Amino acid sequence: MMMEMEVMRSSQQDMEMIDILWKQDIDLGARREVFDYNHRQKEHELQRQRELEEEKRLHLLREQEKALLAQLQLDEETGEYIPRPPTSTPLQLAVTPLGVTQNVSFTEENGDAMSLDECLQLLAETLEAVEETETASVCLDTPAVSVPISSNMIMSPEQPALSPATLSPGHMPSPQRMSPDLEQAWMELLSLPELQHCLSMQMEDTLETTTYPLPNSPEVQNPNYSFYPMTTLTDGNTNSLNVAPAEFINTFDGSVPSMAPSEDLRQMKAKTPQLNANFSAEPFCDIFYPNTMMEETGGPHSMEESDDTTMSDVSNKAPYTTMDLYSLSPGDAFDRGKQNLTPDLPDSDSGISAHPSPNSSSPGKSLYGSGSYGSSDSEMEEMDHNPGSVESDYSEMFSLNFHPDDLEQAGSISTLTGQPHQQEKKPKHIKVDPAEESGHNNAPFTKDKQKKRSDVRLSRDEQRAKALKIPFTVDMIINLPVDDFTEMMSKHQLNEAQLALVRDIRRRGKNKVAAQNCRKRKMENIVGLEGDLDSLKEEKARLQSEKSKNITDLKEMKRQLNSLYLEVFGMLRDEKGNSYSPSDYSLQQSTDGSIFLVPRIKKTYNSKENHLSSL
DNA sequence: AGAACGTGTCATCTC
DNA sequence: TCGAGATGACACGTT
Repeated sequence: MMMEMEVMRSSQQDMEMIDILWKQDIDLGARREVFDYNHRQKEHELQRQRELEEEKRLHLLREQEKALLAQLQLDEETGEYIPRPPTSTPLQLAVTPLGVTQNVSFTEENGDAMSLDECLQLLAETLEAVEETETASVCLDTPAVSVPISSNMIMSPEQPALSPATLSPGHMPSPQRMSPDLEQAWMELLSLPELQHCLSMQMEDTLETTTYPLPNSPEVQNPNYSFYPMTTLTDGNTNSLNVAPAEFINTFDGSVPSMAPSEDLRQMKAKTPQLNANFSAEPFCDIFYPNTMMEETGGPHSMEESDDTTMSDVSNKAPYTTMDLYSLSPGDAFDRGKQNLTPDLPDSDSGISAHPSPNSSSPGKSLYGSGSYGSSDSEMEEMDHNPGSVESDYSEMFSLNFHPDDLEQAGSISTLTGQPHQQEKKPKHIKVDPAEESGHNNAPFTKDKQKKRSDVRLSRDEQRAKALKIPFTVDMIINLPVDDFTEMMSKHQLNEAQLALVRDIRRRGKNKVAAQNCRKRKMENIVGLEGDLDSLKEEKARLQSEKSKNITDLKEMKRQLNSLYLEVFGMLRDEKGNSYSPSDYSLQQSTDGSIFLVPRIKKTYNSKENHLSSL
């Protein structure tokens, strides 16, 4: 308990500290993206933590599964698994799975008011109370404590169903069933969002994990059997462990009057298999949290937001809505409450509140919220105008890249925007990320570097354009074809500065794309040249090896020629039958193929001629 | 702290 | 002549 409180307090302090620091940085002109990296790291850690917890939970579920199977024994006659004679009270069995997963949930959420043990104790007391009353009111033939609860929930055909009154939303432990203190404790317990959250998760968990198919059920061969809880819920042989989820269903059924199609429950209990789908965990999430579950079940992101933002004093409130999140934007970060009080102030941050048009409700806010969280120092220095007014006005014009007003003003633009191919012409230069346009499901800080840089540039040009009150979006200025662009320009009377800025924006935008293409080409050229280099190196190696081979062959041929020469030379004899000395004579071949014996020692040309002719 | 890298921008050239 | 594209050079932020 103390640990949990401590953790929660420190977590809250962290949040406050982060908030304060952020505000200070905003005062200094720092963009929200400054925190991007840390935020991503934090997100990553949270993600890892969630994965670990999920792993742990799955492990526990497997343990429970094993434990449950251990409690089933095989009926040798029918081949079915039937529950072993109870070795522990059903109450303990019912509570155990809750305890396991709830423990995880509580450590995750820093449950505040009541500890897990207290909650479990309270549940146990409640279950006992319910047990006592129901064993008295419901006629059951099974003795022992284990049956009454489970029989109510599991509904074997021959067993009478509970009366509608018992199953109705009023089934919550009533004063006549429990002491006022206990009821008070129940109300306190149920008012805890952490417990509600845990119980909603527990509902899903227990529905999945404590309902095991029996061998005679068709799902027994299905490895995914655990996803079909109703199959076993309606099975008369279900182990008493199934009490837990069902009992919670009944117990909490009454806590939220508007929910829970009690008819569904009755039908469930009446064993209508087609209602299995209705008994998925999701409806129960809706049931227990009609206001908040839609967001909480929206995905990890929304969960994370709620975890991060609704920790302490706002724990009973719904998680931040989209508007709440945008109220964190710098424009009103200085005074969040102010926006709520004066939502229509023109100077209040952005067209978010000042222009409650459908278009300004989501995508524009997204873009603005992510792309223009304040400005960097350099950007602010560039601005000649009051940053505050610029920012607020800016959102009016550029939070939505294609504002209807703009479209109406520029008649051609409405037709242009209706031509998607023009946007597809340059897909690489889409300024507004589709995710952003769709309302920015992701946190604004989880953008990659390229995205951030693009936003910086975009923001700078947008702010410039805003400062000069240019009635087009930067996107349009850059991406429109020349004809459409000129047509658009011709329909507005822009002064010289505006025209220059528009031209600059267009030039920069075009040039940015050109630079990207240029670098891409350059890289491709480099890669191609590297390939050429490799092939040339291979060619060089091949030629070198061929050369060396040729040299070897040439040497061999020379050697053979030399031996042949010596052989021929050795066969030559003069008139006296003496051999010629190789040092004095050599054999030479003329062009016509005739062979001459040429004296090596240089003599007179005539004597040489005579000698040769004598051959 | 500084190198390496990526990206945006400007100046200039070419088409 | 103007506009768009290509590209070298530089600045700046990030890793």
